[in-house]
Amino acid sequence: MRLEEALKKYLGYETFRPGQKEVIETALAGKNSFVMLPTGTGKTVCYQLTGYLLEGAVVIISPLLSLMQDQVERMKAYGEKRVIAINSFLAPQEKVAALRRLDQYKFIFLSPEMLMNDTVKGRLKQLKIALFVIDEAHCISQWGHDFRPDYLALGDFRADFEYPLTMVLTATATERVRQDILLQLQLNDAESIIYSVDRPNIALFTRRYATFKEKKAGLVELVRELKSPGIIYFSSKRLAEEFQQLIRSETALESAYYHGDMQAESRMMIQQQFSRGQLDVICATSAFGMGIDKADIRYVIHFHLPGDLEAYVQEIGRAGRDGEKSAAILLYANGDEMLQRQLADKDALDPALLELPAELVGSLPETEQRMLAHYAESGLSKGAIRKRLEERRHWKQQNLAAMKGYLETEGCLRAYILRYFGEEAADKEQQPDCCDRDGAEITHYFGTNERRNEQPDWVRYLDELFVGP
DNA sequence: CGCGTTGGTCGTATGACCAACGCGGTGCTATACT
Repeated sequence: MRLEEALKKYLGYETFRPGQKEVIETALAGKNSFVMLPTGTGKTVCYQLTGYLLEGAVVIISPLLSLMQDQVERMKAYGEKRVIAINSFLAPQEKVAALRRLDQYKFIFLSPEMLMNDTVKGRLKQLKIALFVIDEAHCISQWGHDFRPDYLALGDFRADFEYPLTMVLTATATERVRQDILLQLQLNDAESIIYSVDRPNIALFTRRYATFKEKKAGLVELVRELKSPGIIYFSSKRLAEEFQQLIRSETALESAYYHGDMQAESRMMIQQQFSRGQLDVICATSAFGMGIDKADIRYVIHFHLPGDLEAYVQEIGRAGRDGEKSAAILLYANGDEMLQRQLADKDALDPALLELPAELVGSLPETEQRMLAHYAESGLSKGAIRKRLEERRHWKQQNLAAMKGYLETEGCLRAYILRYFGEEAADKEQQPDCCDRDGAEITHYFGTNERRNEQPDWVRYLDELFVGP
Protein backbone atom coordinates (compact mmCIF):
# COMPACT_ATOMS: atom_id res chain seq x y z
CA MET A 1 0.00 0.00 0.00
CA ARG A 2 1.32 3.41 -0.90
CA LEU A 3 1.74 5.81 2.00
CA GLU A 4 -0.84 8.21 0.58
CA GLU A 5 -3.41 5.43 0.58
CA ALA A 6 -2.53 4.57 4.17
CA LEU A 7 -2.86 8.23 5.12
CA LYS A 8 -6.31 8.35 3.59
CA LYS A 9 -7.35 5.03 5.07
CA TYR A 10 -6.16 5.55 8.65
CA LEU A 11 -6.31 9.32 9.14
CA GLY A 12 -8.59 10.58 6.38
CA TYR A 13 -6.13 13.09 4.89
CA GLU A 14 -5.51 13.35 1.16
CA THR A 15 -1.95 14.66 1.14
CA PHE A 16 1.10 14.87 3.36
CA ARG A 17 2.44 18.16 4.65
CA PRO A 18 6.12 18.91 4.03
CA GLY A 19 8.37 16.51 5.89
CA GLN A 20 5.77 14.03 7.09
CA LYS A 21 6.28 11.43 4.38
CA GLU A 22 10.05 11.54 4.72
CA VAL A 23 9.80 11.01 8.48
CA ILE A 24 7.44 8.07 8.14
CA GLU A 25 9.52 6.45 5.40
CA THR A 26 12.61 6.75 7.57
CA ALA A 27 10.90 5.05 10.50
CA LEU A 28 9.42 2.34 8.29
CA ALA A 29 12.93 1.66 7.01
CA GLY A 30 13.85 0.93 10.61
CA LYS A 31 15.97 4.04 11.09
CA ASN A 32 15.99 6.32 14.11
CA SER A 33 15.26 9.93 13.34
CA PHE A 34 15.77 13.41 14.71
CA VAL A 35 12.96 15.50 13.28
CA MET A 36 12.71 19.26 13.32
CA LEU A 37 9.51 20.56 11.77
CA PRO A 38 8.08 24.02 12.41
CA THR A 39 5.13 24.31 14.77
CA GLY A 40 1.80 23.41 13.31
CA THR A 41 3.03 21.09 10.58
CA GLY A 42 1.42 18.00 12.06
CA LYS A 43 4.06 16.06 13.88
CA THR A 44 1.37 13.78 15.34
CA VAL A 45 0.66 12.32 11.90
CA CYS A 46 4.29 11.20 11.72
CA TYR A 47 4.14 8.77 14.60
CA GLN A 48 0.46 7.94 14.31
CA LEU A 49 0.65 6.65 10.76
CA THR A 50 3.98 4.92 11.40
CA GLY A 51 2.30 3.18 14.32
CA TYR A 52 -0.52 1.88 12.15
CA LEU A 53 1.94 0.41 9.68
CA LEU A 54 4.04 -1.38 12.29
CA GLU A 55 3.23 -4.22 14.59
CA GLY A 56 3.33 -3.32 18.28
CA ALA A 57 2.74 -0.33 20.50
CA VAL A 58 3.81 3.29 20.07
CA VAL A 59 5.14 4.82 23.30
CA ILE A 60 5.05 8.61 23.27
CA ILE A 61 6.94 10.68 25.84
CA SER A 62 5.23 14.00 26.37
CA PRO A 63 6.21 16.82 28.75
CA LEU A 64 2.78 18.02 29.85
CA LEU A 65 -0.32 16.33 31.17
CA SER A 66 -2.51 18.76 29.25
CA LEU A 67 -0.73 17.90 26.01
CA MET A 68 -1.26 14.19 26.57
CA GLN A 69 -4.92 14.65 27.39
CA ASP A 70 -5.41 16.74 24.24
CA GLN A 71 -3.74 14.16 22.02
CA VAL A 72 -5.67 11.29 23.56
CA GLU A 73 -8.97 13.10 23.18
CA ARG A 74 -8.20 14.09 19.61
CA MET A 75 -7.31 10.53 18.66
CA LYS A 76 -10.41 9.21 20.37
CA ALA A 77 -12.54 11.78 18.57
CA TYR A 78 -11.22 10.35 15.30
CA GLY A 79 -12.30 6.89 16.33
CA GLU A 80 -9.09 5.41 17.78
CA LYS A 81 -9.99 3.66 21.00
CA ARG A 82 -6.66 1.96 21.66
CA VAL A 83 -5.07 5.06 23.11
CA ILE A 84 -4.28 5.96 26.72
CA ALA A 85 -2.26 8.37 28.82
CA ILE A 86 -0.79 6.83 31.95
CA ASN A 87 -0.44 9.75 34.36
CA SER A 88 -1.57 11.18 37.65
CA PHE A 89 -4.99 12.07 36.21
CA LEU A 90 -5.78 8.38 36.64
CA ALA A 91 -7.04 7.27 40.05
CA PRO A 92 -4.78 4.60 41.61
CA GLN A 93 -7.13 1.73 40.76
CA GLU A 94 -7.65 3.08 37.23
CA LYS A 95 -3.91 3.09 36.80
CA VAL A 96 -3.61 -0.50 37.98
CA ALA A 97 -6.37 -1.54 35.59
CA ALA A 98 -4.82 0.38 32.70
CA LEU A 99 -1.43 -1.23 33.28
CA ARG A 100 -3.03 -4.67 33.45
CA ARG A 101 -4.53 -4.29 29.99
CA LEU A 102 -1.66 -2.26 28.57
CA ASP A 103 -1.21 -4.76 25.75
CA GLN A 104 -4.56 -3.70 24.32
CA TYR A 105 -3.37 -0.20 23.55
CA LYS A 106 -1.70 0.94 20.33
CA PHE A 107 -0.71 4.42 21.52
CA ILE A 108 0.59 4.92 25.06
CA PHE A 109 1.36 8.44 26.31
CA LEU A 110 3.70 8.84 29.28
CA SER A 111 5.65 11.53 31.08
CA PRO A 112 9.36 10.81 31.55
CA GLU A 113 8.70 10.56 35.30
CA MET A 114 6.04 7.91 34.84
CA LEU A 115 8.25 6.03 32.42
CA MET A 116 10.86 5.63 35.17
CA ASN A 117 8.34 3.99 37.50
CA ASP A 118 9.38 0.35 38.01
CA THR A 119 5.89 -1.09 37.67
CA VAL A 120 5.36 0.79 34.43
CA LYS A 121 8.77 -0.27 33.12
CA GLY A 122 8.12 -3.87 34.02
CA ARG A 123 4.81 -3.86 32.23
CA LEU A 124 6.28 -2.18 29.14
CA LYS A 125 8.95 -4.90 29.05
CA GLN A 126 6.22 -7.42 28.34
CA LEU A 127 5.01 -5.51 25.28
CA LYS A 128 6.36 -5.26 21.81
CA ILE A 129 7.34 -1.61 21.38
CA ALA A 130 7.16 -0.71 17.70
CA LEU A 131 8.17 2.92 18.10
CA PHE A 132 9.49 5.11 20.89
CA VAL A 133 8.60 8.78 20.36
CA ILE A 134 9.98 11.81 22.18
CA ASP A 135 7.61 14.70 21.60
CA GLU A 136 8.75 18.29 22.27
CA ALA A 137 12.26 16.90 22.59
CA HIS A 138 13.87 20.28 23.29
CA CYS A 139 12.57 19.72 26.84
CA ILE A 140 15.37 17.19 27.30
CA SER A 141 17.98 19.84 26.82
CA GLN A 142 16.16 22.61 28.66
CA TRP A 143 14.02 21.18 31.45
CA GLY A 144 16.06 18.01 31.84
CA HIS A 145 19.15 19.83 33.04
CA ASP A 146 17.20 22.35 35.09
CA PHE A 147 14.45 20.66 37.00
CA ARG A 148 13.20 17.44 35.43
CA PRO A 149 16.13 15.04 35.65
CA ASP A 150 14.02 12.09 34.51
CA TYR A 151 14.36 13.58 31.04
CA LEU A 152 18.06 12.77 31.31
CA ALA A 153 17.31 9.12 32.08
CA LEU A 154 15.62 8.46 28.73
CA GLY A 155 18.93 7.26 27.33
CA ASP A 156 19.27 4.61 30.03
CA PHE A 157 15.69 3.60 29.34
CA ARG A 158 16.51 3.11 25.67
CA ALA A 159 19.53 1.02 26.57
CA ASP A 160 17.46 -1.02 29.01
CA PHE A 161 14.94 -1.69 26.25
CA GLU A 162 17.64 -2.62 23.76
CA TYR A 163 17.38 0.57 21.76
CA PRO A 164 13.89 0.54 20.30
CA LEU A 165 13.18 2.36 17.05
CA THR A 166 13.10 6.02 18.09
CA MET A 167 11.61 9.19 16.63
CA VAL A 168 12.65 12.49 18.18
CA LEU A 169 10.38 15.46 17.44
CA THR A 170 10.85 19.16 18.04
CA ALA A 171 10.23 22.52 16.41
CA THR A 172 13.29 24.41 17.58
CA ALA A 173 16.80 23.21 18.26
CA THR A 174 20.20 24.62 17.41
CA GLU A 175 22.96 22.26 16.36
CA ARG A 176 24.31 22.34 19.89
CA VAL A 177 20.95 21.45 21.42
CA ARG A 178 20.51 18.68 18.83
CA GLN A 179 23.84 17.21 19.87
CA ASP A 180 22.88 17.41 23.53
CA ILE A 181 19.52 15.71 22.92
CA LEU A 182 21.14 12.88 20.94
CA LEU A 183 23.78 12.44 23.63
CA GLN A 184 21.19 12.28 26.41
CA LEU A 185 19.15 9.75 24.43
CA GLN A 186 22.22 7.63 23.65
CA LEU A 187 21.18 7.97 20.05
CA ASN A 188 24.16 8.12 17.73
CA ASP A 189 22.69 6.83 14.51
CA ALA A 190 19.71 9.12 13.98
CA GLU A 191 18.79 10.37 10.54
CA SER A 192 18.40 14.16 10.75
CA ILE A 193 15.29 15.51 9.09
CA ILE A 194 15.58 19.24 9.56
CA TYR A 195 13.30 21.92 8.17
CA SER A 196 13.75 25.66 8.50
CA VAL A 197 12.56 27.35 11.69
CA ASP A 198 11.61 30.36 9.57
CA ARG A 199 7.99 31.49 9.60
CA PRO A 200 7.85 34.01 6.74
CA ASN A 201 4.41 35.38 7.63
CA ILE A 202 5.58 36.55 11.05
CA ALA A 203 7.14 40.02 10.85
CA LEU A 204 9.75 40.77 13.50
CA PHE A 205 9.96 43.93 15.57
CA THR A 206 11.95 45.16 18.55
CA ARG A 207 11.17 48.27 20.57
CA ARG A 208 13.44 50.02 23.02
CA TYR A 209 12.27 52.17 25.89
CA ALA A 210 14.30 54.26 28.28
CA THR A 211 12.54 53.13 31.44
CA PHE A 212 10.25 50.45 32.77
CA LYS A 213 7.42 52.97 33.03
CA GLU A 214 7.71 54.01 29.40
CA LYS A 215 7.76 50.40 28.34
CA LYS A 216 4.62 49.79 30.34
CA ALA A 217 2.85 52.71 28.68
CA GLY A 218 4.17 51.58 25.29
CA LEU A 219 2.71 48.13 25.80
CA VAL A 220 -0.75 49.47 26.57
CA GLU A 221 -0.62 51.60 23.43
CA LEU A 222 0.44 48.63 21.32
CA VAL A 223 -2.25 46.38 22.71
CA ARG A 224 -4.86 49.04 22.05
CA GLU A 225 -3.82 49.35 18.41
CA LEU A 226 -2.78 45.86 17.36
CA LYS A 227 -5.22 43.57 15.68
CA SER A 228 -6.08 40.83 18.15
CA PRO A 229 -6.00 38.08 19.26
CA GLY A 230 -2.56 38.15 20.78
CA ILE A 231 -0.34 36.82 23.52
CA ILE A 232 1.85 38.93 25.79
CA TYR A 233 4.65 37.10 27.55
CA PHE A 234 6.07 38.22 30.90
CA SER A 235 8.85 36.74 33.01
CA SER A 236 6.90 37.33 36.18
CA LYS A 237 3.56 35.96 37.31
CA ARG A 238 2.80 39.09 39.25
CA LEU A 239 3.35 41.33 36.24
CA ALA A 240 1.22 39.11 34.02
CA GLU A 241 -1.67 39.53 36.47
CA GLU A 242 -1.06 43.21 36.95
CA PHE A 243 -1.06 43.88 33.24
CA GLN A 244 -4.22 42.00 32.67
CA GLN A 245 -5.87 44.34 35.19
CA LEU A 246 -4.37 47.31 33.41
CA ILE A 247 -5.63 46.14 30.02
CA ARG A 248 -9.04 45.57 31.50
CA SER A 249 -9.24 49.07 32.90
CA GLU A 250 -7.55 50.87 30.02
CA THR A 251 -9.02 49.13 26.99
CA ALA A 252 -12.23 47.46 25.97
CA LEU A 253 -10.49 44.19 25.17
CA GLU A 254 -11.38 40.84 26.66
CA SER A 255 -8.36 39.51 28.49
CA ALA A 256 -7.12 36.90 30.93
CA TYR A 257 -3.88 36.03 32.66
CA TYR A 258 -2.22 32.63 32.73
CA HIS A 259 0.66 31.21 34.76
CA GLY A 260 1.89 28.15 36.58
CA ASP A 261 0.45 29.01 40.00
CA MET A 262 -3.10 28.66 38.76
CA GLN A 263 -5.31 25.65 39.27
CA ALA A 264 -5.27 23.18 36.40
CA GLU A 265 -8.99 23.77 35.81
CA SER A 266 -8.69 27.53 35.45
CA ARG A 267 -5.76 27.06 33.14
CA MET A 268 -7.75 24.72 30.96
CA MET A 269 -10.70 27.09 30.96
CA ILE A 270 -8.62 30.11 29.90
CA GLN A 271 -6.95 28.10 27.19
CA GLN A 272 -10.32 26.99 25.84
CA GLN A 273 -11.80 30.47 25.94
CA PHE A 274 -8.80 31.76 24.04
CA SER A 275 -9.03 28.98 21.48
CA ARG A 276 -12.71 29.70 20.92
CA GLY A 277 -12.04 33.36 20.26
CA GLN A 278 -13.67 34.63 23.46
CA LEU A 279 -10.49 36.42 24.52
CA ASP A 280 -8.49 39.10 22.71
CA VAL A 281 -5.40 39.06 24.87
CA ILE A 282 -3.64 36.59 27.15
CA CYS A 283 -1.09 37.93 29.63
CA ALA A 284 1.04 34.91 30.35
CA THR A 285 4.29 33.50 31.58
CA SER A 286 6.12 30.84 29.62
CA ALA A 287 3.68 28.31 31.09
CA PHE A 288 1.29 29.24 28.29
CA GLY A 289 1.92 27.81 24.92
CA MET A 290 2.77 24.20 24.26
CA GLY A 291 -0.25 22.55 22.77
CA ILE A 292 -1.97 25.78 21.76
CA ASP A 293 -3.06 25.20 18.20
CA LYS A 294 -5.13 28.33 17.69
CA ALA A 295 -4.66 29.30 14.06
CA ASP A 296 -5.36 33.03 14.04
CA ILE A 297 -3.10 34.53 16.69
CA ARG A 298 -2.12 37.88 15.16
CA TYR A 299 0.67 38.98 17.47
CA VAL A 300 3.01 37.83 20.21
CA ILE A 301 4.58 40.52 22.38
CA HIS A 302 7.39 39.88 24.85
CA PHE A 303 7.48 42.32 27.71
CA HIS A 304 10.75 40.77 28.88
CA LEU A 305 13.36 39.12 26.73
CA PRO A 306 13.37 35.32 27.06
CA GLY A 307 16.50 33.50 28.19
CA ASP A 308 17.41 32.25 24.73
CA LEU A 309 16.42 32.49 21.08
CA GLU A 310 15.05 28.94 21.05
CA ALA A 311 12.44 29.96 23.59
CA TYR A 312 11.76 33.14 21.65
CA VAL A 313 11.26 31.34 18.35
CA GLN A 314 9.10 28.73 20.05
CA GLU A 315 6.91 31.39 21.63
CA ILE A 316 6.49 33.67 18.60
CA GLY A 317 5.83 30.56 16.50
CA ARG A 318 2.39 30.41 18.05
CA ALA A 319 1.37 33.37 15.91
CA GLY A 320 0.01 33.06 12.40
CA ARG A 321 -0.52 29.33 12.07
CA ASP A 322 -3.16 30.18 9.48
CA GLY A 323 -0.43 31.66 7.28
CA GLU A 324 -1.87 35.17 7.55
CA LYS A 325 0.48 38.00 8.40
CA SER A 326 1.28 38.36 12.08
CA ALA A 327 3.71 40.30 14.26
CA ALA A 328 6.30 39.33 16.86
CA ILE A 329 7.35 42.27 19.00
CA LEU A 330 10.12 42.19 21.58
CA LEU A 331 10.14 45.05 24.09
CA TYR A 332 13.20 46.16 25.96
CA ALA A 333 14.04 48.66 28.65
CA ASN A 334 17.53 49.22 30.01
CA GLY A 335 18.62 46.50 32.37
CA ASP A 336 15.95 43.97 31.36
CA GLU A 337 18.50 41.24 30.82
CA MET A 338 19.36 41.30 34.52
CA LEU A 339 16.14 39.51 35.34
CA GLN A 340 16.98 36.69 32.93
CA ARG A 341 20.54 36.62 34.20
CA GLN A 342 19.21 36.05 37.71
CA LEU A 343 16.83 33.33 36.58
CA ALA A 344 19.52 31.60 34.51
CA ASP A 345 21.90 31.69 37.42
CA LYS A 346 19.35 30.09 39.69
CA ASP A 347 18.84 27.21 37.25
CA ALA A 348 22.14 25.49 37.64
CA LEU A 349 22.42 24.02 41.10
CA ASP A 350 24.62 25.89 43.55
CA PRO A 351 27.78 23.72 43.79
CA ALA A 352 27.91 24.40 47.54
CA LEU A 353 24.83 22.17 47.91
CA LEU A 354 26.95 19.17 46.92
CA GLU A 355 28.68 19.50 50.29
CA LEU A 356 25.45 19.75 52.26
CA PRO A 357 25.07 17.08 55.00
CA ALA A 358 22.42 14.51 54.10
CA GLU A 359 20.17 15.43 57.03
CA LEU A 360 19.89 18.99 55.74
CA VAL A 361 19.10 18.03 52.16
CA GLY A 362 15.54 17.20 53.18
CA SER A 363 14.83 20.82 54.00
CA LEU A 364 15.71 22.01 50.47
CA PRO A 365 13.04 22.76 47.86
CA GLU A 366 11.84 19.64 46.11
CA THR A 367 13.45 20.52 42.76
CA GLU A 368 16.88 20.90 44.29
CA GLN A 369 16.51 17.61 46.15
CA ARG A 370 15.68 15.90 42.86
CA MET A 371 18.60 17.37 41.01
CA LEU A 372 20.93 16.40 43.88
CA ALA A 373 19.55 12.87 43.89
CA HIS A 374 20.03 12.71 40.14
CA TYR A 375 23.70 13.69 40.43
CA ALA A 376 24.23 11.31 43.36
CA GLU A 377 22.95 8.43 41.20
CA SER A 378 24.95 9.52 38.16
CA GLY A 379 28.17 8.17 39.66
CA LEU A 380 30.04 11.33 38.68
CA SER A 381 32.67 12.74 41.00
CA LYS A 382 31.93 16.01 42.75
CA GLY A 383 34.55 17.67 40.62
CA ALA A 384 32.90 16.41 37.43
CA ILE A 385 29.48 17.56 38.63
CA ARG A 386 30.87 20.95 39.53
CA LYS A 387 32.39 21.22 36.06
CA ARG A 388 29.09 20.27 34.46
CA LEU A 389 27.19 22.88 36.48
CA GLU A 390 29.72 25.48 35.50
CA GLU A 391 29.39 24.57 31.81
CA ARG A 392 25.64 24.80 32.09
CA ARG A 393 25.85 28.23 33.65
CA HIS A 394 28.22 29.33 30.93
CA TRP A 395 25.93 27.98 28.21
CA LYS A 396 22.98 29.92 29.62
CA GLN A 397 24.93 33.15 29.79
CA GLN A 398 26.01 32.68 26.18
CA ASN A 399 22.42 32.09 25.13
CA LEU A 400 21.31 35.21 26.91
CA ALA A 401 24.07 37.19 25.24
CA ALA A 402 22.85 35.95 21.84
CA MET A 403 19.34 36.99 22.78
CA LYS A 404 20.63 40.45 23.67
CA GLY A 405 22.45 40.50 20.35
CA TYR A 406 19.11 40.04 18.60
CA LEU A 407 17.84 43.22 20.26
CA GLU A 408 20.97 45.14 19.38
CA THR A 409 21.64 44.01 15.84
CA GLU A 410 21.28 46.64 13.16
CA GLY A 411 20.94 43.97 10.50
CA CYS A 412 17.92 41.90 9.55
CA LEU A 413 16.33 40.20 12.55
CA ARG A 414 15.23 37.18 10.54
CA ALA A 415 18.74 36.68 9.21
CA TYR A 416 20.00 36.86 12.80
CA ILE A 417 17.63 34.08 13.89
CA LEU A 418 18.44 31.91 10.89
CA ARG A 419 22.17 32.30 11.48
CA TYR A 420 21.66 31.31 15.12
CA PHE A 421 19.99 28.12 13.98
CA GLY A 422 22.73 27.50 11.44
CA GLU A 423 20.62 28.24 8.37
CA GLU A 424 21.23 30.32 5.27
CA ALA A 425 19.42 33.66 5.31
CA ALA A 426 16.23 33.57 3.29
CA ASP A 427 15.80 35.37 -0.02
CA LYS A 428 14.71 38.93 0.62
CA GLU A 429 12.60 39.17 -2.55
CA GLN A 430 10.09 36.76 -1.11
CA GLN A 431 9.72 38.57 2.19
CA PRO A 432 8.47 42.12 1.77
CA ASP A 433 7.36 42.45 5.40
CA CYS A 434 10.36 40.87 7.07
CA CYS A 435 11.41 42.96 10.06
CA ASP A 436 11.64 46.55 11.27
CA ARG A 437 15.31 46.69 10.22
CA ASP A 438 14.20 46.13 6.66
CA GLY A 439 11.39 48.65 6.78
CA ALA A 440 8.41 46.63 8.00
CA GLU A 441 5.80 48.92 9.56
CA ILE A 442 4.12 47.97 12.81
CA THR A 443 1.05 49.96 11.72
CA HIS A 444 0.32 47.28 9.12
CA TYR A 445 -0.60 45.08 12.05
CA PHE A 446 -3.01 47.52 13.62
CA GLY A 447 -6.74 46.91 13.42
CA THR A 448 -9.99 47.71 15.11
CA ASN A 449 -10.65 45.84 18.31
CA GLU A 450 -12.75 48.44 20.07
CA ARG A 451 -16.08 47.02 19.02
CA ARG A 452 -16.83 45.99 22.59
CA ASN A 453 -16.47 49.59 23.60
CA GLU A 454 -19.73 50.43 21.92
CA GLN A 455 -22.96 50.06 23.75
CA PRO A 456 -24.88 47.17 22.26
CA ASP A 457 -26.91 48.39 19.34
CA TRP A 458 -29.96 46.19 19.79
CA VAL A 459 -31.78 47.28 16.69
CA ARG A 460 -28.80 46.49 14.49
CA TYR A 461 -28.07 43.30 16.41
CA LEU A 462 -31.61 41.97 15.93
CA ASP A 463 -31.54 43.16 12.36
CA GLU A 464 -28.43 41.15 11.67
CA LEU A 465 -29.85 38.20 13.50
CA PHE A 466 -33.04 38.00 11.48
CA VAL A 467 -32.29 39.79 8.23
CA GLY A 468 -28.55 39.23 7.93
CA PRO A 469 -25.79 41.84 7.84
C1' DC B 1 17.29 45.92 36.95
C1' DG B 2 12.61 47.47 38.96
C1' DC B 3 9.10 46.40 41.95
C1' DG B 4 6.69 45.36 46.24
C1' DT B 5 7.31 44.64 51.04
C1' DT B 6 9.06 45.81 55.47
C1' DG B 7 10.31 48.57 59.08
C1' DG B 8 12.01 52.80 60.75
C1' DT B 9 11.43 57.83 61.58
C1' DC B 10 8.87 61.87 61.97
C1' DG B 11 6.19 63.71 65.50
C1' DT B 12 1.33 63.35 66.84
C1' DA B 13 -2.47 62.40 61.73
C1' DT B 14 -3.38 56.79 62.27
C1' DG B 15 -0.62 59.06 57.58
C1' DA B 16 3.84 60.41 54.59
C1' DC B 17 8.23 59.29 53.31
C1' DC B 18 12.44 56.81 52.67
C1' DA B 19 16.03 53.29 52.69
C1' DA B 20 17.13 48.47 52.81
C1' DC B 21 16.04 44.02 51.23
C1' DG B 22 14.48 40.09 48.55
C1' DC B 23 12.61 38.30 44.52
C1' DG B 24 11.51 37.14 39.74
C1' DG B 25 9.89 31.14 35.44
C1' DT B 26 9.09 26.36 33.43
C1' DG B 27 6.18 20.33 35.84
C1' DC B 28 5.93 15.79 37.03
C1' DT B 29 4.32 12.24 40.97
C1' DA B 30 3.36 10.18 45.51
C1' DT B 31 1.46 10.21 49.90
C1' DA B 32 -0.40 11.84 54.03
C1' DC B 33 -3.87 14.40 56.21
C1' DT B 34 -7.81 17.65 57.04
